[in-house]
Amino acid sequence: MGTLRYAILGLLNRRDMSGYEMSKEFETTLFEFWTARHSQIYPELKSLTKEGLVEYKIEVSGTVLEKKVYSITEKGRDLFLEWEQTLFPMPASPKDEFRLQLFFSDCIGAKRQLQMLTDQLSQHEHRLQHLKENSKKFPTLPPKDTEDLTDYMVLRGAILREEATCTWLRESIDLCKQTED
Amino acid sequence: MGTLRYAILGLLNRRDMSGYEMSKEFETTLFEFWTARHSQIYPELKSLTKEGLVEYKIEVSGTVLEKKVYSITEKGRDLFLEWEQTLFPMPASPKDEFRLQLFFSDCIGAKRQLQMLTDQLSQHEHRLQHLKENSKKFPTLPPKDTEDLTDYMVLRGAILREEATCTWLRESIDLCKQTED
DNA sequence: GGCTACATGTAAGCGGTTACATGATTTA
DNA sequence: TAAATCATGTAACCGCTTACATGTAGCC
Repeated sequence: MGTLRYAILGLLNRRDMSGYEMSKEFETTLFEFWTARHSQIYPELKSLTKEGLVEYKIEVSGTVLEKKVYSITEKGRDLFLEWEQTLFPMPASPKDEFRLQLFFSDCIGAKRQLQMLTDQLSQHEHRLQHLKENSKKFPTLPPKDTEDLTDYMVLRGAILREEATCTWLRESIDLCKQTED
Repeated sequence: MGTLRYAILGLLNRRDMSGYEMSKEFETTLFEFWTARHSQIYPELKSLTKEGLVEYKIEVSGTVLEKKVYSITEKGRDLFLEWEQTLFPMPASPKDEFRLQLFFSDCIGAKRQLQMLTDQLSQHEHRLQHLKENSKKFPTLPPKDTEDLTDYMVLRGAILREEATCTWLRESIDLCKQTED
């Protein structure tokens, strides 16, 4: 697939930045749908440079410390825009250790099942609360064709996903509590 | 993590089976939350055998063809039940190439955005329809502490997830259609 | 006889994580 | 002056996919 390169090109298409700044972006802005550590970013930047898709100039902070500030090239932008317009087949369901555990959990009894489910629920509720805090940054609907709008859309996606998970967990809790017939 | 071994132990805790049968289970029953190819399963079974967590006896179909029918050992069951009762931290959001693409899509214009969104929507709607077909196998709520109930719970999880995705995509489509102000 | 399903394995390579490694700059 | 942050890299390893490799059994 090689998606990481497009994530990097996408960031550089918005603004020039260093590898270090990119790693911060992956930890914060992109966290909901893509992540990458610096140990993956630096080698990728190296190969993108080699292919002429990005270039960099060195900036010196202080007296010695060198920073490589990357920018996207014409060729890089072309490749990025091509990817940006391709239609993808929907991905396979993500692996989920908790669902796997739940699937086999008939052998441990309803009481234990409830413990696991309530634990997961509280974690997802906290996550949802956090996402809703973030959405306060958008008091009004961002206008069409802006970065703000796409930011808002992916945030809404994360919120709806967490809400669905919480709904599912509560429903499952009720199912485990049902009285025998 | 090493989750694959627990998926295999979980299957063998339900019933004895061959590696080939397991790969079919991963393709069908477990598909919504875990998958594994035979190229991963056979080596794992080898190492589980070495560790004494599973064992096998050879069955002959026809005249020559040998089939290894695996069963879980006492030691394997102990390890499985321990895993089955551990509380997991909620997983990081799964990587999602489409959301990444959407996040950067302000540069391609609302028309193209709409094409991508409607394409994804139709795919997820089909998937949802398929899952709802499957749920017809449960005309009545399965009773507590049964395999049927856990089967039902993970199926409900898949359905609620797809419904949330469809809701999100429709909402995003509306956002892209908004008139300028 | 030919096709599909049954059945078991190995090897190369990719994407990703964790850990190793080094050093400068800023802030408390 | 000590700690946190900035800044860039490499190496070992793991989980997984794709492809290679081989052969049998059942069915039309």
